[in-house]
Amino acid sequence: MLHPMSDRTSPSAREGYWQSEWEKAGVYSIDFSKATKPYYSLVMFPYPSGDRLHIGHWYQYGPCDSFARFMRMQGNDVFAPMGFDAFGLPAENHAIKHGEHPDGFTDKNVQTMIEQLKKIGCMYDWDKSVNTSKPDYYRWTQWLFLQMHKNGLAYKKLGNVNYCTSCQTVLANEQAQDGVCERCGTTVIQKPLEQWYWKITKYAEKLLGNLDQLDWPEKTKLMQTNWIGKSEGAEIVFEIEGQKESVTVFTTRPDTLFGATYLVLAPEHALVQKITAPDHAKAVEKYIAAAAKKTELERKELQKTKTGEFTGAYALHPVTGEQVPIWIADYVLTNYGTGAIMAVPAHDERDHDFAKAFNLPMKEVVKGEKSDGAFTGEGESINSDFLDGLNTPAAKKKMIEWLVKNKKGKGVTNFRLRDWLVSRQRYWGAPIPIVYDPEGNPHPVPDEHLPWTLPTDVEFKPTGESPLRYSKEFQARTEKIFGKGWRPEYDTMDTFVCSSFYYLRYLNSGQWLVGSGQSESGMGKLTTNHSSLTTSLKSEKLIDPSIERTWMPVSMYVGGPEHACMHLIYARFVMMALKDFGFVSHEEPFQKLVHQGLITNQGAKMSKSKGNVVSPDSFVEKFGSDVFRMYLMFMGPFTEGGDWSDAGIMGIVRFVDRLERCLTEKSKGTDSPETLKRLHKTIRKVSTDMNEMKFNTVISALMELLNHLEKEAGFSSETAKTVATLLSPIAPHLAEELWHALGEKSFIVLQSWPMFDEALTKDDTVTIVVQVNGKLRGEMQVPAGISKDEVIAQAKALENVQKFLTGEIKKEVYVPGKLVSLVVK
RNA sequence: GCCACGGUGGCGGAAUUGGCAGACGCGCACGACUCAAAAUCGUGUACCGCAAGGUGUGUGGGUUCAAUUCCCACCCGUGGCACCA
Repeated sequence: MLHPMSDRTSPSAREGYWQSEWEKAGVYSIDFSKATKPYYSLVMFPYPSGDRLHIGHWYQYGPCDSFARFMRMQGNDVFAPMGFDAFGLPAENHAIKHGEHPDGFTDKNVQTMIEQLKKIGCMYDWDKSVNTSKPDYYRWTQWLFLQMHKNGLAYKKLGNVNYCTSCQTVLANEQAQDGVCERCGTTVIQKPLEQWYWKITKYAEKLLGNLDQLDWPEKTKLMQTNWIGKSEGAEIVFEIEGQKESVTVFTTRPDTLFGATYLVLAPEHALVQKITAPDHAKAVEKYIAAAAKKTELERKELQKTKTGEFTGAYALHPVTGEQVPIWIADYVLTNYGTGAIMAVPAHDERDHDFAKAFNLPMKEVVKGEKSDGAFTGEGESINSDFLDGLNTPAAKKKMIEWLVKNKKGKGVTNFRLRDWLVSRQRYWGAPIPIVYDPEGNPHPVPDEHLPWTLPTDVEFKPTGESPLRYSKEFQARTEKIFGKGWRPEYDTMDTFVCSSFYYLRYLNSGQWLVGSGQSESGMGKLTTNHSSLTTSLKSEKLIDPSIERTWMPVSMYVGGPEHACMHLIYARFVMMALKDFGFVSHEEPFQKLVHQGLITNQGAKMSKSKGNVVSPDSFVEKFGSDVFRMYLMFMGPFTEGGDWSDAGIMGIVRFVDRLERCLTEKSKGTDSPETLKRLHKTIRKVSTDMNEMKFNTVISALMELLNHLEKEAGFSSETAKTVATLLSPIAPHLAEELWHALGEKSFIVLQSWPMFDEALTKDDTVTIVVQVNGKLRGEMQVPAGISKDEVIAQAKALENVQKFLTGEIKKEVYVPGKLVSLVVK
């Protein structure tokens, strides 16, 4: 009941009151083992930046919470956690600038963020939070690395990597799209470095194949499909004339082999040096040097004009034995297929352009129409010896059979997906649990030494090397455990590794924080001492298998679409790997995925650097979090976002005031039949729309009901309570207030969702509109079960309809309950 | 260039097995209350027309008794991909 001393005059004071009441009663804590209908509602966890929460946070968390509350009221055991993706560059950049250690800085930010998050009033179970920068979390990040290593999925390789000169670190392919750093926009350069990779390519087929079973936006699935980039074709071996070497090319069109008039190797291809004729060496070298100097971006900008150089060498056509000149050109990529192609200028646009530029011969081998350029479609094979007359699929098949039989090639599948580069030359991340013996061979750090803690005696200067290289403690620790001359791996892991499995760590009993000197209120009072960990922590598992079986996969996952080819693909890969290692029972982590829309400011993305970020604080202070949340939901469809404007917020303020007045003042009467009908129709509408996350129409349906109730003399308190219950997911504090004002003593947030009575939603009369020749001419009320003949007779009798029935009636259409359409000559 | 999605009043948006276009809200106008203003309440509000009526969901065609909804062509916007052989 009401606390007499509590100040509930302002919306924020009132909301604070209910938040503390809910917390005291522990209404949001969940016991994993007791749940009978588990529903895992997850929202992508934030980076704790230290700034105030922005509209984007509210837009994401508010509606998700409303949905979770709805699922809970429908009888599900809903688990809705919140945590922090706390490793990453901003904290380290802050350290570089201000000398403040990232750990303390991050803790402070997490603390303020929790306070702000609590003001939204979400049903987060704070006892089960995670913070990826804490040793009791990142020991699992490291454990995962060791599992990958043990199972042959982690390997070290020297290679050209994407390197950002501003962030002074390497980037994964996914983070270096368009040739610029995903984080800072600096042009990415290629740099040869020894780095750790995870073999995500091993799961390419499964990552692709499983997409069918997922309830994800089609667009996102398509983006992943393209990113994985499966293509089926053949590898074909070309002998090189006068040499022992041969070149293997990859093609998706083995059926066009007879049209191959030259070969092209990537400038970086290993064979180039060996095969180049002496009189071409100088030009070839010059071309290679020029190509190496081009950045990704330049290569893409110049893609219209083809460049290349003849090596002076010739290959032999595998079937005809004819001479085929070998060129190099940067339109052939070194890291796709075999880094070499057979050029079929008559049937490939790029080869066509190249052949035209360098005056190379073309040979048509597929019948098809194309006046200018190449015919790239499928068709009947011609000029192709044993393939003549076959259609493309049959010709491909026959050619592959021929290649296999003659040992000149085979059918292969290629993927665009690259292995995941997980090394980062940064401090603020999980240290890679690897040590090197005096000979430089890598060895995994045994499990019992996890967490392999991040040393604190470091300087924060961007040097292009990990700051861990200069930690005396780190070196001493390694030598103490492993022996003289051993050294630790200095790199840390990509933060996407941390977020690839966090949904599993939330599902721990809640006991895991106890005993590590950490707090009862979740992340609130976490220790900043990285080496203080009790041994009790070391015996537990990543996740309890029975909890994983019942609670995974995540039922509803909400986050931005920008993660389509990063987090959302890494997490899937990690889950698949963990299943193969035997730690989890499911292959896919997220059964259903929804992307919230983006809130812009005057059409532009809000960002700190542009200085156009709108803060929710003043609105929340003035009108309360419920009003702000509802306003965001009322703006339009959740998945579409929209441009920010505060112009309409008074509409929600008025709605809330009117509703409160109406329910408290008029609920001492009885329900009219019309009220009952509208109430039950509203329950139905709100239920379906909540289920589809159509929050904007949920609110308008409640507004319509209110408009009706205000016109009535009175209604029952039962009806008032039902309305409050319908409101509860989208305005939990206000609904709680109303519930208690209506005399209830329990919590509305724990109530069941109202059922509607189908019989009560039926209308006994319906409005029928009458059209003559497709134009609206009249309307009438008729009993619901009326027959076709009767309706049409009545329709014809309408005065305004008669006026237009000037000729012979050619057609009469009746759509039951909707309209009559008459056609006259 | 390719792929996907979208284009509805002054504004945000509703409506899809084809069946009253513009729900709900903002804004605006007028009215009530007030000395006055704000707040609140009431009425109206797609466009043209005094009206009857006509027009109208990016543009142009088509199918249909009936099209925002289906088909064809195009224009514009947003997102993604972009030498992947």
